[in-house]
Parts: sequence; C-alpha cells; structure tokens
Amino acid sequence: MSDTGDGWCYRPFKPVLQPFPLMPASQTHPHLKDGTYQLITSGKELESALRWCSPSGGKSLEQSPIFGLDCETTGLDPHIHTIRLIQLAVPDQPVMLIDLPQIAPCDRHPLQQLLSSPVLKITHNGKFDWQFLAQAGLQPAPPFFDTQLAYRVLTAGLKTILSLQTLAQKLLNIELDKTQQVSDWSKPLTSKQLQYAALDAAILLKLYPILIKKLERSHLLKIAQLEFHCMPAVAQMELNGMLLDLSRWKSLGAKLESDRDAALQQLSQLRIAGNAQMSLLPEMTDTINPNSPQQVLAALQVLGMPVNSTNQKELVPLAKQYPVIRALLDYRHLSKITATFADSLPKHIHPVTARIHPTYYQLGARSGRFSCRNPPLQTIPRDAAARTCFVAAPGYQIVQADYSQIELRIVARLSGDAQMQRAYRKGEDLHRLTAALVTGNAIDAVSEEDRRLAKAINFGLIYGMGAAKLQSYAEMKYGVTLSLEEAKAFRKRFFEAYTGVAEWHETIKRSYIRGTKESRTLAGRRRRWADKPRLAELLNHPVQGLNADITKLALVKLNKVLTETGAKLICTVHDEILLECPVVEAKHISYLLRRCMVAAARKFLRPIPVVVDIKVSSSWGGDEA
DNA sequence: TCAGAGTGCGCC
DNA sequence: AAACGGCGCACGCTGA
Repeated sequence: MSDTGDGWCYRPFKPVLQPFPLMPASQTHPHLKDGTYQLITSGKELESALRWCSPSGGKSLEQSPIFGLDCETTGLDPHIHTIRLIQLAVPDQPVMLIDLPQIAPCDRHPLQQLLSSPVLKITHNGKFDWQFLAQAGLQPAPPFFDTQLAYRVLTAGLKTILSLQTLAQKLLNIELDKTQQVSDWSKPLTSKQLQYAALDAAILLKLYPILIKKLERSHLLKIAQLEFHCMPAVAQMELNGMLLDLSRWKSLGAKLESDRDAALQQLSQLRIAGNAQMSLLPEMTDTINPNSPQQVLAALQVLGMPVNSTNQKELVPLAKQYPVIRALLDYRHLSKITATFADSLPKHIHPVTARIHPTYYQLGARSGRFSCRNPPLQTIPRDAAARTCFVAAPGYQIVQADYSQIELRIVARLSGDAQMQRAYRKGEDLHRLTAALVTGNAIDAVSEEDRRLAKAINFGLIYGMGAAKLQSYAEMKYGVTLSLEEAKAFRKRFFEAYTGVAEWHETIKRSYIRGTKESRTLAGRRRRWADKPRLAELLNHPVQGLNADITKLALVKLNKVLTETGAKLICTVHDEILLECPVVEAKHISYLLRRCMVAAARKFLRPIPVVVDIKVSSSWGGDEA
C-alpha cells in the first residue's frame, strides 16, 4: 500500500456510522434484545449461512460493511489449544455460531474467504482470535477494529480495566455475565454457553459506533487505526517467538552462578560486620542475607559507612574506596542475572515449538510503548554473552535493526533546536558535540571520557534531570565522576548551548503550570493523567510516545512487505526490530527492514535525518566466537 | 499463610 | 523550588 499523503501510509477504513436495527428479542437475556443466534454445525449450514441472501437477492455477507468476530477456544495457547466456536455477529442477523470442529476442513472455504475479505472485523483483544484463526488456517485480513485497543487508546495513562465486561458496563450500561468464559468448551455446548458466546459477539457491534465517535471526538482515530494495523504483526510476532540455544544458555548460566558464588565468598570473607558473615543460608544463625536490603544496610552502617540506602546510586561512588561494596555490587548483579534470566528462561521454552513466546502488550506502557512479559525479552542483558544465546534456526539468520539515537533526534525535531538540527544534518556525533559545548573543548579534542559524560548529560537533561541526579547518573551509568558544582555547571551550559531545547522545556513547563492533564505526541497519541502530572512526565511523553508511534508504523509497513518473503518478525524492543529470515534472503530483508524503518521515522522527523543500524548474524548478539 | 507494597535492577 | 521517563521480575518484608 502506498503512501496516502495524509501523513499515514496504510489504508484507513471508513467508519461506518449508520445505526443498525436491533435483532429479534431474546427470552434468555433481559438486557439485550439481540441475543439470538444460529448454530452452524455442518459445511452445508455454513455455506448457506454465509450467503443467506441469494445472488439475485440482496447483498452477501462479504458486502456487509462490518461484523463482530470472537472465538471460544479449548484453552489459551494457540500452539496447543484449538477453536471450539467462532462467533460472527452481523447487523440485523442472528449471531452465527460456527462449531468449527464439526466443519470439515474442505468445507471451511466460505469462512476462509469471508475472513480474508476486506470487511471490517470488530474484535475485543483480537490478537488472541487472530492467533487461533491463523493456526486453524483461517488467518483474518485487515481491516480490524479492536474495542480493547480502542478503549486503551482513549484512556491511555489512566488506570482502566479493559475487559469486555467493563466496556459493556461503562459504554452500554449492560451487565455481562462472564461465568461461561471459563466453562468447559470441549464438551457438547450448553444453551448457556451458546447464549454467552452470541452475546459476546453481538456486544462488539454495539460498542463499535460508540468507540468510533469517542475516537473521532478526541482526534484519536488515526492512532487507533495505527494500533489496529499493528495488531496482526504483534500476533504473528508472538506466534513466531525466538529460538534459545539452550546448551549455550545453560553453560552461561553455570558460569554466572559460579561467578556469583565467588562474589559471595569474597563478601563473606570480608566479614563486614563483626561476627556476622554474608551468607545465603538463612538457617544459620548470625548471618546476613545479602539479598535483604534491610540487613545489608544495617551491616554497612555498623561498619560506619555513610549510606542511607543500599541501592546502586548510593553504593557505586563508594565502590572504589571499599572492596566490600565492590563485592556486594558484583554479587547483586550476578544474583539478579541468574535469578531473573538464567534460571527462568528455559522454563519458557515451548513444548511444541521449542521456542520462546513472550506476550507483547502493544499498549502496555502509558507512553504507548510495548510491554513484554513471560519472559520479558525486552530486558535481556545486552552483553554479547547473553544475547548470542538467542539464535537463528538452521538455515536462517537474524536481522537486527535499531534506530540510532532516536530519542535525541525526536528532541531535535520537537524543539527545533538549531544547534542540534545542524549537527544532525551534517551527520555529526551529537554526544561529541555536547561534550565540546559543555567542556569548551574543540570537537576534535573530545576524549572518550568526555563523550561518556556527554551521553549522561544528553540522556538525562532532556527529561529535566536536576544537577544532583545528573551527578549520580553520570557516575553510575557512565563511570564519570562529577562534583555537584560541575554537574550544575554542565547543566547550565547544556541549556545555554541548546537554547531550542531550553525553550521547548519552557513551553511544556507553561502547560504544566496551567495544570494540563494530558500530553500529545506529534502523531496525535494522547496520554492522560487522573491527577497532576509531574513535569518530567510531560517532557518525556512526546518523545517516548513518538518513538512508539514510529516503531509501530515501521511494524505496519514491514508486515505488508514481508508477506512475500520467508522473513519472520521475532522481537521488538522500543527502537529495535528483530527478524529471522532464510540466509539467502538476508540481504534483501535487511534492505526492506531499513526502508520501512526509515520511512516510518522520516514521516515525523523530517528534516532531521534518520539513521538505522542493521546487523545480520547467526544470533541476536552477533556471530558467536 | 499469603497478598501486596516496597526495594532494587535488568532493558530502552 | 525542584523534578529524567517507560516497563517486568525477584526478593525480603509487612500485616491481616
């Protein structure tokens, strides 16, 4: 699909706003007049139901503008469980309940045709239905309208429950009884189950016009459509999963565990508090649990160390002076990695696919970013030792692409800062430039340490970090020691050098003072606050949110161009996209990936140039040694 | 005993 | 006046 020229380059659907008449009265549900259904249990019934109007008569279902789509399944895992019932709710018709297991695969063609037609499909958490339908060979095609995503787009930032039940109650004032949801869908279906299933799909048709109006009134229809178009990509990404080299991972885990134990050994030998030893054995008396912040803090204070907390921020500056603190930090790090990653990842290897399939929530973060869990692939340690364990299947390669300094480029775009814009247009290194500007050195004379300092300054100060925090942030993340006075001075010079950024901050500060309770990205995404936002949140959302908008647009573009290839989307981490593709296609896929990502970002960043770094290798962390 | 808030830290 | 944001998970601890 080519660029429509209106700022988006996927096909928008036309909202269908004409009201549809209520269906025949149902005796079984007092609140709804349209709970009637038609149970379809054979190929013959399916065929006649899907063209209930003769060709000479009225329109066929495919010409119907919309239908509500829902599935009941035998469980939650699309690699293991299967569809029991497909519900299609069409305006003016009884809900069609298709008992899929009873329809022979060769008789499913009319259904396949319907689902792959460009009719608007209304779903609630359609990612779930998409995955089960795809696994059944019935992959539904866009356009989609997802009531859950729509409601999240409308309420982003607020604590809101997103169940269909809640939406029905809030938007339609209908109480849905969900007790049947967890009933046994593998046995012959009861009329209660059928009634429940029909109602779920019928409700979607009712929610749709209400949500459309709300989205339009809030100028959020485009963002919602971006999310809807993104949904199939996310659904497919979850199905694809990632391949973990288990033996490699286990030997890494073993090494980390022995390193951890060595750090603990060192810690106990240092005898940090009288008789008390650091020990992992809680049944021993007189021991300190090194995993207990409380106990560790007490022990450090007994030793007379000037700490009020045991977090990294406090400890890192002391590590050079006290070997015991160094050992504690080493232990903490290794303990964290082994507990959170080494031990847990193998548990997530899927029994059927032998791959890892996390759950991605495309609106999991208030900013519009993805969140990811079970396992959180977005937080895998970035060192090569860990990431080389995520490998391509035999005959495949991993194509990894990430935006270079996307958040800083967004700041340059949003603030219009002349200095930043010029630097980016000339292809300069912005961290080097910042280093030169705050230290007063020539740009060619910037040392590596200065550049690390500048990174801390750039990433910290754009979101309004104060001098004290900059000081500890530079120390902790970049190993650069600053006095508070230096931190203050650098902060001052940063805003003197980047006056556009200072003005941009001022603009946001004014809306903050006026008491604004919402923020918009350049693409129109909105974040709301129930109470007064913090200034830093208002500074952050336009940047982090636009990053999310851009990455999602890239995914949408990508999904379109990958269909004819052997490439699979396997992971996304905020400004990064991972594909797995046959070795012979790697070069072509790299080209497509870069093109999609650059096009998506350019849409919003122009005139700031966009840079996408791409690596092709046998693993996420590059080619193994 | 167990849910839940709190601390701390992995990532971007 | 001063203020960096967004996540998920493991852990120890608290309190009903």
